[in-house]
Amino acid sequence: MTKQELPKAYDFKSTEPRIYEMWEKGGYFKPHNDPNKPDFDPNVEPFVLAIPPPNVTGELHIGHPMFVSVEDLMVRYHRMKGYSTLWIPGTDHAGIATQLMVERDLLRNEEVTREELGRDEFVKRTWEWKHKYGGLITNQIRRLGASCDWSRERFTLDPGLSLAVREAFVRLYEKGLIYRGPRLINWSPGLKTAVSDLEVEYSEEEATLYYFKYKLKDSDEFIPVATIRPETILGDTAVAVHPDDERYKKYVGMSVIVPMLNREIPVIADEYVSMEFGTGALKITPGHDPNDYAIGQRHNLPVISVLDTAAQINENGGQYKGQDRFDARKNIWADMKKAGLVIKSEPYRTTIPRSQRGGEIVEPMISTQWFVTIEPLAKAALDAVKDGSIQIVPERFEKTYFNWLENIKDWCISRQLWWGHRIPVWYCPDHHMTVAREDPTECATCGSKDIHQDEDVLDTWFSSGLWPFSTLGWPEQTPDYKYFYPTTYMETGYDILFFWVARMIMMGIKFTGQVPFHTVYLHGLVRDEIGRKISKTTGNVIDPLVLIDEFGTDALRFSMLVGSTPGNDTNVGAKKVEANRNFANKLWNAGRFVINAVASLTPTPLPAGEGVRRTSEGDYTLADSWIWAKLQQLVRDVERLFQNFQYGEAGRQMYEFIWSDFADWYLEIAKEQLKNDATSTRTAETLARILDMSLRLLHPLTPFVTEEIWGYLRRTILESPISYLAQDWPDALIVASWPEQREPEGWEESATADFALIQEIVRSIRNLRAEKNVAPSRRIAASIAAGARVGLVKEQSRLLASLAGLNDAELVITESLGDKPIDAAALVVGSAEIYLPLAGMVDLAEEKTRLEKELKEAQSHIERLEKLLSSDFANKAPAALVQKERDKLEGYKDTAQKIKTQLK
RNA sequence: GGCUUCUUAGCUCAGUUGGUUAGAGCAUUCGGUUUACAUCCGAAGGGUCGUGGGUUCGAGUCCCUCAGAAGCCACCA
Repeated sequence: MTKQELPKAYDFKSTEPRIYEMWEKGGYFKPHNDPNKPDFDPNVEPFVLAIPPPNVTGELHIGHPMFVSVEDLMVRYHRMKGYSTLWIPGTDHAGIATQLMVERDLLRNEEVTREELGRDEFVKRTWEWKHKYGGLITNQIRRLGASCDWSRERFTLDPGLSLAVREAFVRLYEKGLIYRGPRLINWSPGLKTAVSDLEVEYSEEEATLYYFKYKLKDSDEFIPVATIRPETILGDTAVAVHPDDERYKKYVGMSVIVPMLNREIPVIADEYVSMEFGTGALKITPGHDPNDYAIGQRHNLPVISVLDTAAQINENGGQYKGQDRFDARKNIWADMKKAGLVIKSEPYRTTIPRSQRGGEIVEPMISTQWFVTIEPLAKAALDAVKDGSIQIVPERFEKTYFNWLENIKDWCISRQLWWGHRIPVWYCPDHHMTVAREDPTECATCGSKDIHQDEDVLDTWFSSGLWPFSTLGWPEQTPDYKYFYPTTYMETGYDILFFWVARMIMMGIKFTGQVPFHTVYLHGLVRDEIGRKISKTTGNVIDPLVLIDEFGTDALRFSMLVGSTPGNDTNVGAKKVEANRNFANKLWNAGRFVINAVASLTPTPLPAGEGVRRTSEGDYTLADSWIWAKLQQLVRDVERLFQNFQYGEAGRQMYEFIWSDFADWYLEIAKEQLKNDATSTRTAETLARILDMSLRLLHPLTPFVTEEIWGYLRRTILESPISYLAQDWPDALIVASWPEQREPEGWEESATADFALIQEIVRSIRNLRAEKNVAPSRRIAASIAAGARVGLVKEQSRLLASLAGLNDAELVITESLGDKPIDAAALVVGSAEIYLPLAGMVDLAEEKTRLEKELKEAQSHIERLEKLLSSDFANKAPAALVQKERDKLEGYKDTAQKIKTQLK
């Protein structure tokens, strides 16, 4: 290994694909304990994660790096800890999204609609599309470094998963938890399908409120009514007023005439109507409004649908038949105006229901659909979180989850689409239903051979709800299912807590009798650099591939993790990713330095020498002990933070350790120590060990660069005099063992404290040099009176000299100083006095001012601490803490004293 | 209307068993070609932690009030 082989800047472009291929080919993504193999050990604990399956036709967007970063971290961490780790990948057929995409494509390229193609041909074309583009997203997931077991990849329309869907449907049907019937549902006229409540989004918009007259039969009197949708007048079957409303009480039981259609409908009384709002009278359209539907049920009102599936007026709309809903609205209003039925219209702000997918206005309509009776399932799902079987992180989402499940309504699961799992129900001419696990050939009731399958497909989320177990082979009791189920974590965005997570929990409990996972970790959404929601209309779409090309996958992943907390949105922009690219490069170069140091080692004995300390580990310098202590602390902190899902904070601490402690301080010191025969071997060894451990800690966050450096490090060590270090390391970092935390030992604390003093002295000398404009290259003389720490400072004199730019020969270290040097700048660091004889550069007046300022500062601390120590703090706070403050006070008193003498 | 989150340096954000003088990146100022790294190094300036109260020896951190921003859920025509 020579230095020339490693480029100065980390070349992520060529490294990432090569490393990924090495991992995948090496079989590292597979669980090491496979239940399908003869040497399987059922006692090894598995760690299992099912990927939130991306849309099969989708392309990478900024949400993908988010979940991959978090999940791959979880997976790599547990793999390194020795769990038999499985991350199941796969894709979702994404009914509406995919069908729309293919439809658009067909229209653009072949100018045919799906209706023209016919169902079978269209489904065939969609499969072709899937085969052509389905690999795109999974390859992009690979680029993100995801260490999933691709040999277990699944697709929601796979035979196995389709079988699971059918089994689930049939079981629910058999238990009476699935029913079919006409209900008021949300209809998307553009997509021509029903959608569930969750798929409707409400936006506040400017609309018009129309006031008009509902004339009483055979009278000139009228009841004023207001509506936002005049076209629904055609479907009115009553006018409702509050039973106590003095204005309208007298009309209850009488009839009014529907404008334009001249139908006769009753005036009814219902408590639902608010007397204060609008005109106090409400038109009732049970066919096109959920509240009206409920009122209609109470009063046995007929239900009239006036819209067809394209939201055009149907035959119930008289002369308006065939008109689009919005045209009909205008026309009816114009006609009513002519007829003298109009009172007024005014602008009105209200919430409009729109389709989550198409964005068009959704119409409540009566339609025959399939539903899941959700309440019993919801109850069990509620209990699972309440009794702690499932933990949600962050915890606050439990409240949201409870709130949703406690108010849940039956789930409309049928969709009038072609791409998806077709409902496994067959009808004969006598309308008998046959619900079967296998395609029947005859009606189960009457034996008729003339049967046809339900045209509808299931909501995509129905199959997604089975994902954690359908991917493992359920309903078969496969070895995978038995060993890997239930899964360990479910990691996804909080935006699909209801859509997906809640449904997985409900269905998991229902079908497997177990919770599908023990922990739900919800990440936040990715926003742009200044915190705006990412959207095409805002034009702030971030293409992750562009960021990866420019800064590398590791940089992007690190950006997703650091600076964010569970459940909170994260801002990501090029600036942040660039900064983290710099970090990867920093790590790379620190790695180069260490590798080079190890490669340059020649076998030498380890003589004791100046600056060498004795510890239980052998002969190490203060700096060696210090960086080792820092690393031990980092290992403990990272472990604690990972256990608490605080990945961002863990990453930040690693960054700080690598950059500030390891690179800025230890590497600079190592340069000196490597020159010294007495310390060179131990230094190289320490460098190697610290780097190794750092790479292990960092690997779950930035897998590529750490794997690359580690490979070089390992090979270099094995060829060096310190080859014993890497003797039991595996072939690849991805399967290296996770650093074990050790109990803190006494030497750690003393090394940390001692080194902190050296750092402070160095910093204050550097500071003064900068202030006095002393050329960085100029080595200056110094006298240090170190008081009680004289032993330490003397021991570290060479270190001090090299770090602070002092001239070794002119560095005098004593316990105390008899005479204050003349013409010298003075510094006080704790109990140490430092004099820098900067002839000609020292302005006495300036010096005085500076020292006075420092004295004042020290005195304010003394004042603060004395106050603190004379308060209840001394009695009530932990003794160790009080002692710490006392020591500090003594330190400041000492400092103040020293400054005072200098000022004389 | 119900629930939730956020408000910390010029900007974007960390700061989770309450405990030194509250941190980072970017930006700014000064100085540096110290052969790991200019994707860098050294130094500096910059914060009454939204407001008001409470608990506590001690609060950015826990509780309450108010103000502003955002989100989710449910919505009166």
